Amino acid sequence: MQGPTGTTDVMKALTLARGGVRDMVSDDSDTTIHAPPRRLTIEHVAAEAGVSVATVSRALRGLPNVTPSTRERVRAVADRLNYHPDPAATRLAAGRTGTVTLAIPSLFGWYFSTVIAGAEAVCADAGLEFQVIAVSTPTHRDRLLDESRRLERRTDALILVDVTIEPEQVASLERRGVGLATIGSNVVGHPSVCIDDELVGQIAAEHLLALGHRRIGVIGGRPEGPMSFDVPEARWRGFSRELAAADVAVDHECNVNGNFSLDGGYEAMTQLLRAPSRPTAVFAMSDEMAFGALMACNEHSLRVGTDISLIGVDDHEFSRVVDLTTVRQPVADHGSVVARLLVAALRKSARHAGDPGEPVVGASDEHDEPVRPAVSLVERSSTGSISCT
Amino acid sequence: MQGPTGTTDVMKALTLARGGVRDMVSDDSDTTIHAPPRRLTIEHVAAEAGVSVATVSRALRGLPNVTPSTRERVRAVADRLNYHPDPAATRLAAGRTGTVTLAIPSLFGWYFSTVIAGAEAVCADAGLEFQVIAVSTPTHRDRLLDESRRLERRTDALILVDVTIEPEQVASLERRGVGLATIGSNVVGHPSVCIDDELVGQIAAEHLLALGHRRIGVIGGRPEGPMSFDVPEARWRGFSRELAAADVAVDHECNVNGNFSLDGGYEAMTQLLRAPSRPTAVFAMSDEMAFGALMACNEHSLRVGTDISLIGVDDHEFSRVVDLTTVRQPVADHGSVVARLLVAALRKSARHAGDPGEPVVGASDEHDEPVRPAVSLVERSSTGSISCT
DNA sequence: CTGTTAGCGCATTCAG
DNA sequence: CTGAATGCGCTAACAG
Repeated sequence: MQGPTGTTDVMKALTLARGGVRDMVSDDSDTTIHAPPRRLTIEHVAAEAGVSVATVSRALRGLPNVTPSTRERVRAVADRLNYHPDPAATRLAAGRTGTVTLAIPSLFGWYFSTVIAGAEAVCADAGLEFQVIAVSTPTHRDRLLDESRRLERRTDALILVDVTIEPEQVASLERRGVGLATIGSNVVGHPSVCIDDELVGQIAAEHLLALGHRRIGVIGGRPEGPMSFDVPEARWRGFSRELAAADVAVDHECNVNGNFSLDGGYEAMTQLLRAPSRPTAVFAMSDEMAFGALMACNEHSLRVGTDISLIGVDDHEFSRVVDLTTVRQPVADHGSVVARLLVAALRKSARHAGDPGEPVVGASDEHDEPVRPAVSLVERSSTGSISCT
Repeated sequence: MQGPTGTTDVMKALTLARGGVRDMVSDDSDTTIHAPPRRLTIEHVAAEAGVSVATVSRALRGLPNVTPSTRERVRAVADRLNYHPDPAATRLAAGRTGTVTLAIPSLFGWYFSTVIAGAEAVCADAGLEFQVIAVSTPTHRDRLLDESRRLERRTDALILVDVTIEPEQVASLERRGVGLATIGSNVVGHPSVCIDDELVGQIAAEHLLALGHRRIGVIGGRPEGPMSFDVPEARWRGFSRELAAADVAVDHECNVNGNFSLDGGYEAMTQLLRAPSRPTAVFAMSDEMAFGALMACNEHSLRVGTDISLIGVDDHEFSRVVDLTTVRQPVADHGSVVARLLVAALRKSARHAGDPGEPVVGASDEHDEPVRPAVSLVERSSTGSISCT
């Protein structure tokens, strides 16, 4: 069986003999007469360590079947040579990509970038490459998910941030062994983090009711893109239920769409202020919209906290600058928490790899319930008792 | 030469014969008796189209040596089968990774996330995968850059955002054919975009001087991490030069470190307000620091724009919320502009690939001068004529 | 213009 | 515990 590979091996041997491995240790090997091999491969390490490539591979990855002394020697050589396995080759041979992909409606904005930052940090720590991809339209999302066959070769796992996913798409990912984790929605059997959005609405309502407000406007609305728009819905449910319980009239009319953006908030607030019976308080479903609302109030020379009360959601880093009362959620944790869960799941499935029958990364019983970070009221000066104007 | 590969080919043939390609078109092929081939490869497409794999490869990549009719047929088959080449295999065989990596001091904050968003969009459009990596310490940076050998296998190009790089590191990247582009600093021969920071300082000074201010504080300072700290330095140069030209005293004492963060700005402003001769105006080198300064002013019950003037840099999306005067820079463009330049450079070098002698992606004469987006003064209410208190 | 074939660098059976 | 051989899926010469 020396067939065609014979010539190859000879060439490799020559290459190794010619320049020697030493030349590759430093970056500036231009002084050598013979051009050194451009790429440092596992073979060089093997040659230098006097073992086979298989042993190097095993030693470097910490597999069990290696004598401690051998392992040490190989490690030392690899270190000295500054050898790092080519990820592309590893992917091709092993099937794993060592990459986590995060899909998110947008890369803009405090909420999203905070989530991204949290996830990136965890992945970097775990030695995983981290890719981001903006899925701003449902079409984008479907292109991403429906071609899960393509996804499978690109990434080991997918983190969905405020991106909805259909059951069939989940099944497809599972079948292909692509890990899945979500933020902002819950997929049974997979790690997910999402706050209790009804509670968010309820807390806001309680606070405003306690201050004596009865005529309350809401800035919510469905954001653009494939964002899970049950979020605003859930917040509205919690909010309106609480109002109803206090016998306060609630009509959908007072709920205007702010698109979860600064400008949207501004527009929405402007609209609310034009209404015949102007509200004495406004619940904005995100701080960013609240900031827009703030601008509108300023324009109308309304003193926020006195003439009108305003409460947001998030506890945006900027909220304390403008002294905005808000329902806080620990956004910074969202990304890191899912990422951690995901990494753990990946590690586990990596151990079971080879187990016949079950998909490598599938649904797990441990993730029946999503992680629910606590939300809490942060009182600042943008809300106050109802004035008797 | 039918050596060992003989058996392989036979197996492949069997695999193809057994399940047939049709089974792979839909995701739910569980109904088939024989398990279909798990992965759809170029061979299936070739078989189905009745051509060789080489032809498929050429056809799909738009290489010239293919008859239009053949190309169409192959394309159709690939489409129908929903075939996508395995990126790992492509990387291994072709050497290119189809990936762009962006290194940035932090993923947090408006400036950084805006830059990231801009770059991602362009890369996604160009069909390139987009990786982000936070390099928060100089050590991180060196680990990233000094192992350029490792980088080479991971990415086709690197975008450095406010990350400094040594000439040797640049040379190393060039030698390895890794593309390079920078934001916030200029590397001769590579695409880069950076504003005229001296001009920024000058504009701020001019504005405050025109309003009659003579006792001016500055919030700048060196940010943490490997961020190119010539930015604050350049702004200070432009600023102090302008003051000097107007015969206004400038001492380094009035330049306090705000770390380019909200809290840093707050601390810095607090310090400035404690000074024996309190400044009548303050130049914060970023809007975020200005926001922190704003908080400090509020705490001291100072009316910004009347009792004290405040000017920032960036035109952060929230600047209009708090009506902050600022020196605007088109941050949203930064990321997209470099990315576009980089993509163009990559395309060009891809065409020249194979040219012996020169590195695939090296320095280019076209990029001698960095792109310098225009900066401009945005007057709002946070600055005003000096009051006679 | 098209097909054949040899690797890309590593993981992984299978024999020792 | 270690080594030799095979193939992951594709690209890139090189033949035809």
